[in-house]
Amino acid sequence: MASLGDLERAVMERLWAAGGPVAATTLRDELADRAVALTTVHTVLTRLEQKGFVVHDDARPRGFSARSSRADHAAELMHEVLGQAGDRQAVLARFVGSVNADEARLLRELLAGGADPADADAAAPVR
Amino acid sequence: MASLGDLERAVMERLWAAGGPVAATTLRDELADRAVALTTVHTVLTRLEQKGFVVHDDARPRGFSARSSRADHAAELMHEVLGQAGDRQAVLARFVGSVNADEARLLRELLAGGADPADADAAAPVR
DNA sequence: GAGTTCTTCTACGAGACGTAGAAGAATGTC
DNA sequence: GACATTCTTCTACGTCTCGTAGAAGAACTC
Repeated sequence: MASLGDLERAVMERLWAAGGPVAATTLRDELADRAVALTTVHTVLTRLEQKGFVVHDDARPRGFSARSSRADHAAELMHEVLGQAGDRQAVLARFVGSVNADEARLLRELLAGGADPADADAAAPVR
Repeated sequence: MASLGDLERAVMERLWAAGGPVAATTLRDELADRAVALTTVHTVLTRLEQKGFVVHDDARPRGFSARSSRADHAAELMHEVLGQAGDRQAVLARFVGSVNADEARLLRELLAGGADPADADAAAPVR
């Protein structure tokens, strides 16, 4: 479902990098390498908003911000893939079968600690 | 990157379900609900082949088959998402933080057993 | 209130994807 | 071997998404 275009992704990247609301002009400046017009940025922001990835406040130079963090977004995407994939267990097996050693260790730690699903949020602190 | 259209996905689904090579006519019949022409199926298969998801043999009614299993494909996608996501650890934390209890248990088992990365390939053989 | 800045509306071109006809190639059949 | 049937390839078109942005209207600044 939620696949982003190049520019859309670039914009999301900036929004994720900036913790808070960002003005369209700022985004345009940060995307100087692509030399996009301000209206282009607005169009993209509007589309991202329609897709549910972005929200904006009512301040006068509108402040646009990402709806969820980059990590949350990625984790959500991973769950989506997992969900669409029929045999979830088989997918998980393949998945952990090909993570690197460091990540395997991290996963073990994460799973060892708060194994209770209720701890899910607590187990995923942003750093 | 690898996002599939509706029909493309439907075709892949059949190819994954059938273990081995499938003829285009068979696929068309299996997709009877969509009432697609045989040439449409061929076009889609050709595109899927260009994308690297499908291969065909040289038998006369060509046999088309998925390049990797459904589970492998999904696991690959998950890795792709993880890779594009900046802070891999944060993503993994979010991810395991929101799997259900059964899956958490499964993951623990998988990680406890052959945690050696050297086993990764053995654990995820393609085909 | 006049100029500047921001926002919204509208539009267009490229590429992906669903769709399939037409024509050529291979196979089967008598 | 000639004809009918089936399969494959080539080509094309409509729609939707996405990058792109002009024009016009709204708001803000002095």
